[in-house]
Amino acid sequence: MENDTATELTAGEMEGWLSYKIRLVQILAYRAFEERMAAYGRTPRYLGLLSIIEAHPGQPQSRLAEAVALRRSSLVTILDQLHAEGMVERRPSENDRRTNGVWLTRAGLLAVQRLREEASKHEKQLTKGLSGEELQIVSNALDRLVENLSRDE
Amino acid sequence: MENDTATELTAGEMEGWLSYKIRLVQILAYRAFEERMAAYGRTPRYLGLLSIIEAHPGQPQSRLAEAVALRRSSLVTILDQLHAEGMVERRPSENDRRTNGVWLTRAGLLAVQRLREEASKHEKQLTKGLSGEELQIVSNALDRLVENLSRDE
DNA sequence: CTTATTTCAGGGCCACTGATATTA
DNA sequence: CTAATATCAGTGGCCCTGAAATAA
Repeated sequence: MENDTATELTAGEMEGWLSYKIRLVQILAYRAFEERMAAYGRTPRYLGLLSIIEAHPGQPQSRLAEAVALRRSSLVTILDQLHAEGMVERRPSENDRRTNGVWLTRAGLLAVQRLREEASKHEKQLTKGLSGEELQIVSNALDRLVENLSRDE
Repeated sequence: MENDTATELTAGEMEGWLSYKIRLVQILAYRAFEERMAAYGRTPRYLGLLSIIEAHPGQPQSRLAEAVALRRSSLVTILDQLHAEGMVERRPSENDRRTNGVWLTRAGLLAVQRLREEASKHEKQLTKGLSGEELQIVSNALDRLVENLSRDE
């Protein structure tokens, strides 16, 4: 407490927690990423989704929704946007006429490659100054955290 | 690609990136936290803010907004909510009649302590299985990431 | 007069729920 | 008839911008 004038306001013991730091990094990283991507419109937000479509073309919307942990209904709007920007195509499936397969257009493919390139620079900037060994430990630890969060309900 | 039936849909090389993993952990951790906190209403979201107020009572809204990286105008609504829930008080400052000092009520103090207790369990579950040494390395690395994100514009 | 603090009105984005049409 | 897929209308949360009122 003391005299807080011109002091940074801190949150006490919590600041040492991993959950706190991870959230902080995520917020800062997201902002830096958005800034770097400002020229690319609203697409960068969906780099993850676009990469999934690139790696698994023709999947139905329901599976894509599952892959990005969104409701099917939420994905509709997103795909509408990506379609309006010419990134993505829906083609009705032949075997099951309820479903649309989703594909990247040529423009979508180029976009996702360019985005990933830029994101890779972001990644390099982010991890600057960490040794390969440190990176490995952090990476494994993060995997462990994901496990901890997934397994016990 | 191959036959994707019953396969998990993945995002390719990006999945090895720290930026990707951190985002994933953050999303999962936030959900787990929300679930754990379901009984506590909408307050847990503001545990960080409440902790800051606890550690630095009587600060004006503008400094609190800065501390949580929000616009002053955004903090108004949040404090309105916290006030409606009886967690927080605004008292006009004596030296500067434009500003409100913000303080925890007795209920707010109890709430933030209870919340932090619960969040601490969340932290323990999250970091389960990591050695003290690993924790230290990860913690330092995350600090480094924050630096990398803050320093170069 | 200029600057700082808070408040308020309005808007945008995002994902949700729940209902509907279509097809399996 | 029941279940699954995609869509649509409506809602709520969250934060923003820009303007107003008050005070330094």
